[in-house]
Amino acid sequence: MSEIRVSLPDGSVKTYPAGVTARQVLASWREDLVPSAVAVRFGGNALDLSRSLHEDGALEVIGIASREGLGILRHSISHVMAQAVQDSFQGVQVSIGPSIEDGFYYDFDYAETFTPEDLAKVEARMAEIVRSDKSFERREISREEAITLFQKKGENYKVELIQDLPPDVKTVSLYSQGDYVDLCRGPHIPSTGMIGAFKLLNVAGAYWRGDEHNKMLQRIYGTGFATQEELDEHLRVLEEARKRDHRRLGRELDLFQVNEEAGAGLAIFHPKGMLLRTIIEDWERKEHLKRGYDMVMGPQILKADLWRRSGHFDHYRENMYFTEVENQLYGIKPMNCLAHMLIYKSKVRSYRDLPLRYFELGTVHRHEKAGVLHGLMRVRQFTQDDAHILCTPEQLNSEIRDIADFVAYAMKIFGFDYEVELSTRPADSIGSDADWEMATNALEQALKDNRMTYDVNPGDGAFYGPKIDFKLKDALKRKWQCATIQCDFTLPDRFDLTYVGPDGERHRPVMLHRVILGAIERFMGVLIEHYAGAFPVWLSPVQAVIQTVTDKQIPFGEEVFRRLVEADIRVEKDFRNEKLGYKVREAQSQKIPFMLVIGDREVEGRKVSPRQRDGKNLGPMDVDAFIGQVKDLCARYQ
RNA sequence: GCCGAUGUAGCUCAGCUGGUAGAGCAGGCGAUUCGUAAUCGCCAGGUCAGGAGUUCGAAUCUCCUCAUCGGCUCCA
Repeated sequence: MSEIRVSLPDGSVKTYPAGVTARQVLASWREDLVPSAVAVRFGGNALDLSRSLHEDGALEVIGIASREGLGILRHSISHVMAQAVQDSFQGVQVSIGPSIEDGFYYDFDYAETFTPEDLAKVEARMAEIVRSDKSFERREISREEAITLFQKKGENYKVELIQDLPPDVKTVSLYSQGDYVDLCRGPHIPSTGMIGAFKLLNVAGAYWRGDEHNKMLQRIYGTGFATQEELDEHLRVLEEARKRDHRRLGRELDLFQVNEEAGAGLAIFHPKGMLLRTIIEDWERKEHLKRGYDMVMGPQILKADLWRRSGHFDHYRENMYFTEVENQLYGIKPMNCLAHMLIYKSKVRSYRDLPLRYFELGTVHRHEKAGVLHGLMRVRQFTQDDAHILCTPEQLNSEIRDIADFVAYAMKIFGFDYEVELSTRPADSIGSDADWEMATNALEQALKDNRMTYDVNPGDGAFYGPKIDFKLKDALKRKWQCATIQCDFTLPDRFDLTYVGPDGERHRPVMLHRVILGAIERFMGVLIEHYAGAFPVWLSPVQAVIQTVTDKQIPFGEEVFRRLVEADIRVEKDFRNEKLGYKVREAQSQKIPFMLVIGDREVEGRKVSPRQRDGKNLGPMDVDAFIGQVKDLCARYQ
């Protein structure tokens, strides 16, 4: 009988008879790890504990607490859910059911609609399956057998999946728990009893294979954990996210509204929201001027011919609004680049003029599909902190690097982490292969020169060029697309932009489109959720509120108010005839950074006693001392 | 755009199988002058998203439109 050599995580190497199961190996090494092991990694592949090993290799344990182990657990729960759904309802076809970031889903084809009550029923059946502790059994059968099997079961989606496998795949694996069988690559947890806690969350539509031309299936989302405590914690985070929802805070803090009567996807900024926005925009203008950008502004509508010339008419028309003026078709701008092209073309440019950096807080309109609109995050009118940089090919690298630095600085100022992605040529695009390659290389090289880590997103570029996307991460670890740098060799060509080089000849400049915060609306939405409405002092629409204890202190309150206003502090007064506790509570729920309580003691000493948003009382101090503190807190941002 | 759910006072929500709309908070008025997360009383407030239909009668049933929510597809 042949033997195999297995190296274990502690570095030791042991010999086993060929065909030994992963569980046996694990048990012989660390018996105590077996109960919490969901699978192993052997020779680079994740395998079930029940799998037999036939060759030498290194074995790692995949514990239920690890990220990978949790994914396997959730994938197994999705199988249990599929079984429960088929046990509970007649005529349901299954399709696919993977684990995802925070849980799992399974897509079903079913004539009826699943209701929340149905989910409760499914959960109950799932609990039974978990209690019965059925083991997951794996077996391999030929592709033909599998097709016959699933055809017999009426599982047309599974049949399609198998038929679409590459021709060299001869066998497929099946997993069963009890009498339920599913096509699956695996691995799975040893048995259903290992499922500690799960919950089905919601039902949603999803196209078969993610293609909008295909049938819409019903997707049931759920999540699961090794323990109930972890599930509870996860549900608590979901609740926290709900409380931070910018749509809710936008109303509670009186920042903005989206009004049905005005139109879907159109944000209306209230005074405090507009103040916040203005603070952000002022910061932008200052930072751009500092970095050698010129502020410009283009019109809201431009003739359709210009959009034809730029390629937008052919590639972006369904997202654009048009209007007719005196028999002329005009396109409402969905991007800001066109006017910037015309500014460049307004005179002959020398290589000495380059780079030219045109910056515009440009308001654009895009006809987004009704179903994608979402508070401030996805709207139909928004303002980008947009710039177009025209430079020589030689300057491209340093321009991209400067922008990446600018983004890094902005993210630090606003308190975000971020990830970087490089997106390459999409199917529907314009321009030559050579240009695309050059542009993609330029972006990639700059990322490397700046020593930034990044992922590649194939086919995700804009129609006119590749791009670098910066995905910002908020306090709840959710990612948002904000900054982007897009390389464009096409538009300068289409508009015949030139500059005179040192050789006296005309040359074609290259262009970068870029945004730093992206859309101001979305960025504000992200900011609101990131800070849960409790903005840092420099961003707070109201930085301090003055609260009198009784009417007696109003005259001094007015004096303090005047002094703060003169010192450019954004201050409100609350001199209402209410108890102090009431005023404090209200200011607290408005998340105002400082409350200045004024009672007899303060009037007497001509002082203020600031109470911070976190409840900490700073004790009595002179008004100037308080002004100084606020100024210090804002200093690095102004 | 697609699938599903939802739409009642400024906000959060009650309103059973069709029988003339209710609470808390917010708002107004009055009382209270009070020290760090809710003082008390009174008052006002709704074409039940909009439209059409069924019915003696519709917030409630049906259809259409709009909007919102959860996803999918798309995206700053």
